[in-house]
Amino acid sequence: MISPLRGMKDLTFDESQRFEYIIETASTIARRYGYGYIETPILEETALFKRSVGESSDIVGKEMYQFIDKGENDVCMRPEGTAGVVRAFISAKLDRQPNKQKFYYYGPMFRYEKPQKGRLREFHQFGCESFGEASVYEDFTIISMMAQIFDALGIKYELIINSLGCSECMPPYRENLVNFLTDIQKELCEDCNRRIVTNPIRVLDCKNGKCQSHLNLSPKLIDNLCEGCDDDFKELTRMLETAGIAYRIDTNLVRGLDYYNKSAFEFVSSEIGAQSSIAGGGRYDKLVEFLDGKPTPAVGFALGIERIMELVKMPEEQPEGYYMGAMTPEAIPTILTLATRKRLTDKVTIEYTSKGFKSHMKGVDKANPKYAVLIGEDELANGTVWVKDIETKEERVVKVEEL
RNA sequence: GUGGAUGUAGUUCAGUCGGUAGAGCGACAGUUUGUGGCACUGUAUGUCGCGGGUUCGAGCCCCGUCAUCCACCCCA
Repeated sequence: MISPLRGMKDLTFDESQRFEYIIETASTIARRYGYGYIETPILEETALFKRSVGESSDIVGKEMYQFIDKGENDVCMRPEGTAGVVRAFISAKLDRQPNKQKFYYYGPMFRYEKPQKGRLREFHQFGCESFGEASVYEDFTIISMMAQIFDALGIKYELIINSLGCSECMPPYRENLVNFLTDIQKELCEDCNRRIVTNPIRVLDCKNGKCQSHLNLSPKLIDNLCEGCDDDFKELTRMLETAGIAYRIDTNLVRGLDYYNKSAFEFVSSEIGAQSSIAGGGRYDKLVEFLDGKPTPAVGFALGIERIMELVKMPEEQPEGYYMGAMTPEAIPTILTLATRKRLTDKVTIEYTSKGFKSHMKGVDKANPKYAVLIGEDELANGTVWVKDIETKEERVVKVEEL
């Protein structure tokens, strides 16, 4: 027997239904906000991810499904969705159009990690990317859209926000932070010592308790934002408050991907184990030009479908369509042609083996149809079918053509 | 990459001191042959993860291996 690869899963029945429901709900809401569907390749040139996600990140550093294809191209299976969408945006020369562009996408992502609860090697994300809108109101709109999606799915969440500053206020802060960290270097863990050089901002995010205890006094970016960033962040919090969206500011919230600036946000759930982050996003104003496009501000987010799968409250299933069966073998062809006709408009469950009434009714219970349709010897002789409305329990015998 | 736990029927699990497997759920059939869901009765199903070792004898003990789960880490 061949099993699926490590960290990859088949979805069937209840799970695949939940999956579809999440996509449908999120897509419907995204369309209301003016987003159009975009589909981009799963395989991309490795350089795309190195330049966008960043070589210092674990994702690019050690988790990519990277290989040389038969044409000797260095390629990767996408570990996240934003890079590909930005690349597509630039490839289509949309960065030279004056209008704003908004895209939503969903599909599989691949990261070669050790699997555990909420962490798979092939997982699925739903995401949105908004290009050309620099206003902080777009950041707010995206966050409220995410909140709306989670509300629609019946998922409880906590929203965490932070500002990562911009190219004006981040560099001086960064220098400031490096100085601070260098002073307390001896107290920090091995990883953090490496991060001081590679990505000092991430030290703030270290899960090591000893490190955290020394970081209390670290300079906070939130206190060192430039005027523009500060105003925007304050406006964002004001808007969230008026909208009644609860949030918590976490000055240590650092998104794991290098391309973010200004607003960063994350939705977390306390009900799904250690991998508690269910969606994340933020602004990435420099990424388009970084990937050789015309400078274009952008904001986006992605949500992890598997992470919220068990949290989703599914609507109750309604009885639908017909169950058809025969109690005499000669009636099976009649049932079949009837089913074919009905399937033009309705769901039909059909049983090909002729069997007793009771057996069929058990099949009816399983199929959960609106109507049960059976043909026995009498009906076959008269050219009729027996129909029962399962909800009202009302029974009728009608001509085959009249059904 | 590091650490811990677990692999027995479709599924959830039990299996004592080592004596070649059992329950619940589900499935299927039946309870006077055409009125279901409930109940009752009955039936079927196993490479005991895989490979080796110890033993008269291994689901159980030992070694290895693979997989799953959980945590660290990372992140959606």
